[in-house]
Amino acid sequence: MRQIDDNYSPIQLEKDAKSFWEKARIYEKVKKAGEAGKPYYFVDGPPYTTGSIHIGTAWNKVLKDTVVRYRRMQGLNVRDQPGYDMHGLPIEVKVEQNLGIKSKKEIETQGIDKFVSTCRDYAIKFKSKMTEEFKMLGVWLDWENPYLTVEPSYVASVWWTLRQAYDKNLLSTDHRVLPWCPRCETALAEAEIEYWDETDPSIFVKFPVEGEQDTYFLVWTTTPWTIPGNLAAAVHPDFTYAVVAAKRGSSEELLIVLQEKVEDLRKIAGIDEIRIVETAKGSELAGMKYRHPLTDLVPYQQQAKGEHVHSILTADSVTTESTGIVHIAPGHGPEDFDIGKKHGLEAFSPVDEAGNYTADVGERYAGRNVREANPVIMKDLVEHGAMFHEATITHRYGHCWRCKKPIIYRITDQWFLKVTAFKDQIMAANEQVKWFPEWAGSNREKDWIQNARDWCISRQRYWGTPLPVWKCQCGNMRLVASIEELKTAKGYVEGMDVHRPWIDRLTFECDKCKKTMTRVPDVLDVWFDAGVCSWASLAYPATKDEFEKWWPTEWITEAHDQTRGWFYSQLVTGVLAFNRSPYKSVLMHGWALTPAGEAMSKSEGTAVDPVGIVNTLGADSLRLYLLKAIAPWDDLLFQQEGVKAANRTLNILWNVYKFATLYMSIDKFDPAGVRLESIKDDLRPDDRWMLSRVESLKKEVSEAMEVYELHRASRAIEDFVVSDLSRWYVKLVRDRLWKEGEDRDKLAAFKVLHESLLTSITLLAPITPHITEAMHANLNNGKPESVHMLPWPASDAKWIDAKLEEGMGLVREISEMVARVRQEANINLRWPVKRIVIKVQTPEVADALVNLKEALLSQNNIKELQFVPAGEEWDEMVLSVVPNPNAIGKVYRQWASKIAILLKNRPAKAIKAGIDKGEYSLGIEGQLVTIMPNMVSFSSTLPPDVASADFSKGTFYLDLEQTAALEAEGFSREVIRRVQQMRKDMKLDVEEFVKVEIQGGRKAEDFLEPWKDKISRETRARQLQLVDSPKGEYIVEWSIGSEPLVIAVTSLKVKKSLDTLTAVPGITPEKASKLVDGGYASVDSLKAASQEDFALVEGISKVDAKRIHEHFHPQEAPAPAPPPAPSPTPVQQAPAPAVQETSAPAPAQQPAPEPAPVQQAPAPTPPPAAPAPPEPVKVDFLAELKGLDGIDVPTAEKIFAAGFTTPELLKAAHVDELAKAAGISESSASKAVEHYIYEAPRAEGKPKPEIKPAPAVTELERSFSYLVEEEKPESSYKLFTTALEKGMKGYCITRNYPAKIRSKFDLKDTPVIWLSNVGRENAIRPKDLEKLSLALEQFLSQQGGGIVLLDGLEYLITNNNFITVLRLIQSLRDQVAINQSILLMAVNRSTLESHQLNLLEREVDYTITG
RNA sequence: GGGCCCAUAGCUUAGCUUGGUUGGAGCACCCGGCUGAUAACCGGGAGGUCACCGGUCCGAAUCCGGUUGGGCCCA
Repeated sequence: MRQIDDNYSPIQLEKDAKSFWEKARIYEKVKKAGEAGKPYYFVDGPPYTTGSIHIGTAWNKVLKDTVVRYRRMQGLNVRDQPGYDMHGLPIEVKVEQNLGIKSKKEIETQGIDKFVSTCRDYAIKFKSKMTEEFKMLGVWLDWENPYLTVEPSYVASVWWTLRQAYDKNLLSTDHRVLPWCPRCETALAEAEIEYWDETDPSIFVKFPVEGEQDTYFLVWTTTPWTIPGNLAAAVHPDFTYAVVAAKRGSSEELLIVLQEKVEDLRKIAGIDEIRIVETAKGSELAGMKYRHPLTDLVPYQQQAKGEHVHSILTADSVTTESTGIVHIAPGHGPEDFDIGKKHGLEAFSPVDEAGNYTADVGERYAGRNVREANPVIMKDLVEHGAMFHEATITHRYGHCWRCKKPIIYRITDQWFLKVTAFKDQIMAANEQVKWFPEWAGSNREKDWIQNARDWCISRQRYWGTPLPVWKCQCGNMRLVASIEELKTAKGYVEGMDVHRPWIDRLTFECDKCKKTMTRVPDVLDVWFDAGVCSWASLAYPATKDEFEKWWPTEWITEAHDQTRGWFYSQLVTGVLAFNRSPYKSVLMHGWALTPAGEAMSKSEGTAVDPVGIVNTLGADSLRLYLLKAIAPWDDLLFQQEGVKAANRTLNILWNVYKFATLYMSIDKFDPAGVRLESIKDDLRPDDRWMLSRVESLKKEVSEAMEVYELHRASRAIEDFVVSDLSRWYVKLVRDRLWKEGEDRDKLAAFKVLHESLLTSITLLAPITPHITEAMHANLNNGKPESVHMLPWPASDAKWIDAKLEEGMGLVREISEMVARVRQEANINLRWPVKRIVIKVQTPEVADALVNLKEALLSQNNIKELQFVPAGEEWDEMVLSVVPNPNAIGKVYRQWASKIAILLKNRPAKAIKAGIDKGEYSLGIEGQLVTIMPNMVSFSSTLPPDVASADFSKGTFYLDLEQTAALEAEGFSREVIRRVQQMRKDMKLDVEEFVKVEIQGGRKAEDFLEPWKDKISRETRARQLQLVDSPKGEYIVEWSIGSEPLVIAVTSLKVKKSLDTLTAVPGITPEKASKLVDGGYASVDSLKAASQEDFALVEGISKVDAKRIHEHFHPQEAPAPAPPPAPSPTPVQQAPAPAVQETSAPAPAQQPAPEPAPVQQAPAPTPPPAAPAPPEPVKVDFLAELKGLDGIDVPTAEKIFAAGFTTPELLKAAHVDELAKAAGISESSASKAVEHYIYEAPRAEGKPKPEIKPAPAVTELERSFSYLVEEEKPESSYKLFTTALEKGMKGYCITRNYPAKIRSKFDLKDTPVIWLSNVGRENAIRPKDLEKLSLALEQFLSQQGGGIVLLDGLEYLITNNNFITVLRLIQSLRDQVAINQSILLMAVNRSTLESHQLNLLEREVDYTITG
């Protein structure tokens, strides 16, 4: 197992994982391995190929991918073909936009072939683009073989299905009123209509009652353009209508309306006086006649004949809305059509495809667009005295879901699937489907099916599956059901495109009259295409084997809008063709909405680009977030913050892994070589607890996955990793792993740790496929080749121990409270505490805790554990007697006060013992007095130095008394910590040995003496001395409490030698250490020594010695060349002090950065701008502040109250000033300012600089600033050293240990400033930006300028805040420009927010990507 | 207007099936701590009218009815 040094950097990791999959053909292998399993048919709901993917699409595919991967791990043979819906209006509309085409006519004049070809190209282009994007998400579907709805085999399956309908007499042509898009000039299915608010006229029209004077039916409509088509009016038979006399000014008229609306009428129309003359039931009005108000303008209205023309009809569908009298235009509404049909009214529909009136309507309106004719008709109504009242209304109105234009209803001939004829079968089929969640099927889908109407499947368009129908003049019809059949057509050319317009040219000879049959030009609704995908993708019926093997689909998942879409179209076509649902189970998922809960919209800029997220935080983080954030069936309010949180979780997992591999690799732990069974007896309770958790987790996750509750599954894993593994188990085992030498106890910990990690990554593999792959490769030594080849783990109940889990829960609960008590008492965890006494509620609690005693004590640094049995009090509680003077006084009068004093001085315990028996006797002045229970009471208090707290199953007492021994131990731990800190500052390898010298006061020496061994062991100090003046490579003055302490640490540099030695077979780390101690501390000395020399070292056998020698002197190898001269790196070599106290340059004429382009030219007199009232603006800004991300309401109010009342003021604010003035934290202040700098980019500011690829810049130009974006600062150092070689003076600021950097990049005498909190000469504290900027200023102002490399921006940002650092960079950049110098800044993209990166990029002249 | 779903801290959410001590987390905020997993992590604090109204019940975030608001689907 390899030791992992890298931090979790998802971008690189995921790139590597993907290239591994590709190179090793992992996907193919995993699939192949599954072939033996039971078939599991998954089918992908095909997305339209109309653009890039959005978060919703990403979520959809991640759900699919996760489940598919899970099923594979279960050993199923999963068919995972993705699909694309490439036909249809969605694409036609896009292509029309691209080509600038506005109407069908233009398409036809430019050529259908050209249009269709463009559609195809467009669809293919986006198919490829979307595929790439899905791959970036780590989605494993069979991308090489997607099903495409445009392919001939697919088209043939569609035709075959249609043929089934035809043969079953479920396909018909009909003359009906349908939703119609006047822009696209086609009929629309119900599923293709979107509703949203539209403002329309709302008019009340007077229909004069035949044979009466000034009497009218009052009819209400929002579509004036349908009035010319009016043929009747309808009332509800049961409603009560009123004839009212309405007086406006001097005129009075009689109106017939719904009685309950009379009052409303008065209000809306400004009627002066209104009274009800009489009332009547709707049914009584039936049969009354009226005169059409526009008879003279619409000739048809004069000719219209029929019993019910222009008469009052009754209909139950009439509502109490408005006047309760509905105008009926049978040609303009489906319900009107039905009513008209019932009453023998003609469906007069004088509107053409483009939504213009035809000549039938009469000269007045012919040729006008119907919606645009509204005002004309309204005017005519007014002029005809027929307009009672006009207003506008905002109501939900249908729109074409592709071009977004309002729909109209008109009558046309269309092809229908007679869904209503087999609705019962569809309902029955739906009942066989298992829906997740259950109500999606039993309520939603069911409801939709119940309301379903016949499905109009024909479209008058171009890019779609052609309707395979040929017709003859004689009425004969032919429905082609396969490509084979099509081949018999006249004009068929082998391999021809079966789309329009080519297919239009094919003809058949009529088998009845021998004339030529020609194709009906319509294409099919795309929903029909998608509906048949489960067999069309199997090329059924052209080939049958595949179908028999797979069909029907086991599981599908799509969003809830597919209730009317794909869920439905599949059900209908499935029942049509096979009389069953094509899918067995469905997961209905939600929609991704904006954080405000609105639908994401690209045009409004509220859509989130998943690719951008993948590129900054990684696909795994996005996937984990999408799955864990919410139950799949709820809507997701997408928050980028959530993705970051997921990223943090993965980082924790990675850190546990890093931690584990560190020790496992040192000890060469081989997980495969240790079976759990074989170390069973070495397991501590801690380990058994962890194993129990592992098995419980497997169970929990499997159960959740099985019912597609992916949120529960992922949350359970996350909780396990973060809470159980990272926060607890790792803490428990840390000391065991740190121990040197072989040890079964350590082995047990390794095994359990490994098992926990392994389980985590196995369960996570379907969710986060990349990070788990990377970890698997190392943890399992690449066996099997990929984590995705592992079987799904079964839970082994024998390891589950609920009691133990409960007990550990208590330990953790108590530990938390101990931490709290320590905090209150100001005793940190390094200082041991004498004992804890736990009073338990039940004996079981004590049993549970005593088993976990070690964990409890070690985790809390407590020396001893004691219990107080259930039901008893702790006997060390200090009991005190409280005399009751009243009761005593009554009996003993003058002695009362004396008795009280005596009682207080006696041992309270003895008194209590007596009282408990009934009484207590006391001698006073030779008399014996008896104290009765009513004379005293007792109280118990905590002994000194004891704190207590209650936990859920009892109370504990923490004895905080310090003794010299405890203090010494605490002190030693403080020293250990400091040495460790120094080792880390020096970037020493964990295995490296050191020499430590310490100087402290008398007390320190006394304290440390007994702990020397422990300190040496913990810090890997081969020598540890208490001296007067410590010397060494790295010296730091510390103080512990009030004790000053100087520590010097020197690296012994034997790591290399150790590594070399342990590479020799048979040489354990222990033996290697012995050799090093025996003088072989360098590789050179190893090479120089003989076999015999080695054998002299204690603990080294002759065999070992031989092996070592052979290792360095392979027999057949020629004498090794003399080793290159060892380069003794002068480590402590202090660079020239960065800050010189002399010759500071005169700061007097510092040129102002970026001279402000203020024009003082004689400007034309400004237009007299009306001064805006300031108040509302301010208030708006406060509201805006409150709405900012990361700013809570009180903070916003504080900022505002502090006087930052405009965006400009805030933008210009200094973060620290703002923080101080407003009394808020710096990070809040930074966020506020950041927002405004970012949100309001200076209009006059520089455009975003050019981004150059890495190797292109070899020559840096003076006076320029560069930002180098790379994961590790390598290119930047390369650029830096190149400049140095050319003789430039350099100045390097880094977060890394300077000596390391200096030798790694061979920086010679270039000053290296260390960003560190260690107080050293050439170090600058990361918070001390002033010192940093001063140092840089001095360097830059030197003669000739130079090059500055700033490596550690992220560190500066985390220690200060972004805006402050940005301002520093701005000033640096300006100075660089003035002083002919160069500024290089290295930054790791993934550590910054994208807008922060933008801001940085904006400040520099060039951005280089490394 | 109808069907379905949703409403819990500033934000995202758990708990609701089966009513029961003090409604849990995460983020953000404030204070503190830890330090060989560490640009990580931990503890504490503050923050809740469980949308609203009514009902059932000894007891309601939870069950029932209604209202309001949001999402999806329809009319």
